Amino acid sequence: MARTQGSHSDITGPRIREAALRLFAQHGYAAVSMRQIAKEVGVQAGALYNYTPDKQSLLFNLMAGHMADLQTAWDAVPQADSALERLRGFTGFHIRFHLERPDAVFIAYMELRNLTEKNFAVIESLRRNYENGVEDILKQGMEQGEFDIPDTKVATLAVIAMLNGVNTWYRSEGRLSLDEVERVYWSMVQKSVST
Amino acid sequence: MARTQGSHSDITGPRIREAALRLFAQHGYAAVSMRQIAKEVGVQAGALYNYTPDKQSLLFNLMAGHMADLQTAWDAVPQADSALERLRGFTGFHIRFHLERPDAVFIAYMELRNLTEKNFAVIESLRRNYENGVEDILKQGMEQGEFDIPDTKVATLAVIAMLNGVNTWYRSEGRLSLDEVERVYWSMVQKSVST
DNA sequence: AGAATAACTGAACGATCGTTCAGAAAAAAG
DNA sequence: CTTTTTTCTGAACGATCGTTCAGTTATTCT
Repeated sequence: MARTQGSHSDITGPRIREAALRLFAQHGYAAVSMRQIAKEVGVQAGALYNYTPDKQSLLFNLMAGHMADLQTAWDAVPQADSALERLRGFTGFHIRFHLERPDAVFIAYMELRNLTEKNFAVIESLRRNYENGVEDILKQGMEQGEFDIPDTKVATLAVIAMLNGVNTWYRSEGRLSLDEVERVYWSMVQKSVST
Repeated sequence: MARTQGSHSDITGPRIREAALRLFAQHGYAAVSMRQIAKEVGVQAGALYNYTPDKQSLLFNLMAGHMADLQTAWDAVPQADSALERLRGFTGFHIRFHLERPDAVFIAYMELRNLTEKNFAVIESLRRNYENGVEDILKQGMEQGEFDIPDTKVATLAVIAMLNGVNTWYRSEGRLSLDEVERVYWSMVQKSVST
């Protein structure tokens, strides 16, 4: 056999990326074989190489795509004037964005060590860029006297780490609604930087 | 050749665990082969099976040992009367304990998905136990009116996630001393639960 | 209609994987 | 010293890995 009925790169391409994303998140990059991904898509392993030059590029593109989506989405959020309101906006955005794509988030944090040196540097740069946006809010809050933060660099990472934690436990069928989760975290974030 | 000069299980055993810990943390469980671990120890792959029934047990014992060490160490910390002081004690303990064993911490968080179902349940139970100790402090603080926390379950996870973040950036040669790191995090933790 | 292209199969490549085991050498016990 | 036990080697097992490629079929183009 060869080309199959209804096959098309516009369909197979995305399906490969979706399958790889899910499998990488579930079992880890190193533990997932190209044959497993192919099986999920309903294709032979060799067919994957019409869509990616190799397994490493598949991982990198998933991670780079996620980081780009994150930055683009955050850039599109209208910014309030006060640092406090901007931080509140960030808290809600970050929680919701991350809860909507748990697999991509998981990969972006867990598979860094499976990137080549060059690819790692690219992803790290994208991450730092995002973090700098948060630190700018904290700096603004310090300048305007709205916040009291001993170290804005550490506080940036602390706030992000705290919010990222939501992905480890939140379940949509769980005790708390998304609005409640957001409210609880905002209460803690807001106080942690308050004067 | 066969048994080598100076070989002894009291020496080889720990060296295998140390090598496995470092390699698992660096490259991930699935990406590390038994032959790599053996090479690090200076032994053939077959020799590892005098010390572990299989690769999975090697991982599990590293994780279970780490969680047991964590609980034991925390249990040994003298507890103050007030919830605020107990929380301060926890913050310092948790930061220092985690910074002293970055590899074990990394593995305990990243390799959960590579555990068998049964082993996973054991590790999760140990983790929950530790988290419950923290939540007890927050509950006590609420009862005594020292804290104002919308949800002690979420707050527990938020505080721990925030503190865990220190492992991703702290370097002993870096800008901040251990005492300064502890002070910065305590400032944020303390305020995040304050009334 | 036929020609060109896009998409995929199926087999194969050498490499590496976790694990087992008979046998050999060093250390400990007698 | 001799015997027993501990520790490790070196080879081998079948399985699976990422990747390549000639050939085949479906789709698109002319």
